[in-house]
Amino acid sequence: MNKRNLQKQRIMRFFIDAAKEIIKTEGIKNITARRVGETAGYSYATIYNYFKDMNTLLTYCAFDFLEDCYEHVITFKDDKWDCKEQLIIYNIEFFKYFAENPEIFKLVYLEDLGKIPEELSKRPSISRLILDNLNESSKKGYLQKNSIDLLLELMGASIHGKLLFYLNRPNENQDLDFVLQVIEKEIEFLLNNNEVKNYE
Amino acid sequence: MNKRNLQKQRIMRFFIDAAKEIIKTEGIKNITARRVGETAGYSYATIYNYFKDMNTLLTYCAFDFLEDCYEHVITFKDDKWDCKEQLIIYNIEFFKYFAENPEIFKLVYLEDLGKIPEELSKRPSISRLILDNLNESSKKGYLQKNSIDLLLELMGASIHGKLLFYLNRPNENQDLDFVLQVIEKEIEFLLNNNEVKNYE
DNA sequence: TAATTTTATTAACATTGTTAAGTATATTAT
DNA sequence: ATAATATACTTAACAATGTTAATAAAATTA
Repeated sequence: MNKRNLQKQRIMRFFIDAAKEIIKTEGIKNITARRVGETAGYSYATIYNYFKDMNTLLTYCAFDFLEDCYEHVITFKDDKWDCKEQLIIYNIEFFKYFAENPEIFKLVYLEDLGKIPEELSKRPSISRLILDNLNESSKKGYLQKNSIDLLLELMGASIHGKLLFYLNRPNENQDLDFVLQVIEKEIEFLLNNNEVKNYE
Repeated sequence: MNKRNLQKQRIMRFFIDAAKEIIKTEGIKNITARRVGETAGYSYATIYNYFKDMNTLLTYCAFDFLEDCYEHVITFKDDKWDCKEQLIIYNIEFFKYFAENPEIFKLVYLEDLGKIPEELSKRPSISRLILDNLNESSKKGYLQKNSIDLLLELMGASIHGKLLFYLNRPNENQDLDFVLQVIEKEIEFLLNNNEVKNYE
C-alpha cells in the first residue's frame, strides 16, 4: 500500500523540519522531544511512532543538512572559473556553510549518532565534487595524477579540522575572513608545489 | 591560608581522576554526577562544592588528558631520528593516543565545554613541539622557511580532521594501520615537494 | 453502521543535573 | 577542655529529559 507510505513520509518530514529548525535556532543542546513535538504540531510521544528514538530523528536531520550544504556549494559551480579557482571556491563555500551554521556542524560531525541507516549513506557528496575537480586540475597540470587521492584526503581532513577549531574554540575567537584566506593559500600551496613540470 | 588550598586541590583531584576513569571506561555519554561522586568516594552533591557544575569538572578532565597526551608523545622524542622521521613519529603517536582512547578525543575536541577557565589555557602543547621540529626541518632544507606557518596549520588541521573521521564514522570502519600509513605519506609529500633546491 | 486497524495522546517512570536545607566534622576562642 | 563557629559533606527534593505503556480518537474496512 503506497498511499500509507507517502503519508508516513509526510509526517516524518514534519518532524524532521521541526527538528532542523530548532537545531538551527536553539542549538543541538537545546533540542528536546517535547519541543520537536510542539513545533511539528503533535504530541511529543508521536515521534516514537515514526522514529525509533531521538537519535534516529537527529540522524535524518544530519543527512538532510548535508544535502542542503551540497546544494549551497553547487550553486557556486561556474565554468567561467579556472578549475583551480573553482576548487578554492568549493572549499571556501563549504567552510562558510558550516561557519555560518555552527549548530549544523555540531550535529553532522560532532554528535555521536550511532549506527547510520543504510538508506541514508548514499547521497550526492561534496567529496565527489572535489574529486572531479582534482581530476580536471590534474589534466591541466596543476598536480600529478598519482597525487590525487592523497590531496583529496588531505584537503578533506584539513578543512574539517579547521572547522573543528573554528567552531569549538570560543576562546581563540578566530576571524572568519582570515581563516578563508588561509584556506585559499593552502590550496594554492598544494597545487602550485606539485605542478607538473611540462618542460621535463 | 595555604593548607586549605592544598586540601582543596587534593579533593578536586579525587573528582577529576574519578571522572577521567569513568570517561575512559564507560564513555563520555555515560558519565553522571552520581557515578563520579561514588567513584570518588563522596556524595554526588559534594562535587558542587568544588566545581561550578559538571561541565567545569569535565573541562579540567579535558586539559588533564591533553597533558597526558603530550606526555605520551614526548616519550617518542629521540635524537637518533632525522627530524623528518621525528615529525612523522610525533604525528603518528598523537593520532594513536586518541585512536586508542576515542572517548578522550570526544571529550577534548568534540564536547561543547563552554568558556575555558584561563588557568587551563597555558600548558605544554604539542603544537609547539611540531613547530620546533618544522623550524629544524627548515634548517635541514626539507621545507622553505616561509612555509612553516602554513604547514603547521595544515598538518594540525589535517590530523584532527582525520581523527574526527576515524572516530566518528563507525560505518566506514577504517583500518588504523592504513590511516597511519596515509599520515606518513602525507608528511613526506608535504616536505619532499617543498624541499629547498640547494642548487639554485 | 459495526468492527477493526491505524494514529495520536495522556500518564507514568526512571534518570539526570542542580539546589536548598540540614547534619556532621573540624577549627578557633575562651 | 569545652563552647561557639566555620567548614565539609550528605540527604532530600525539584524540574526537565527520553522513553514506554495504557488509552483514546480517527480512519478504514466489512
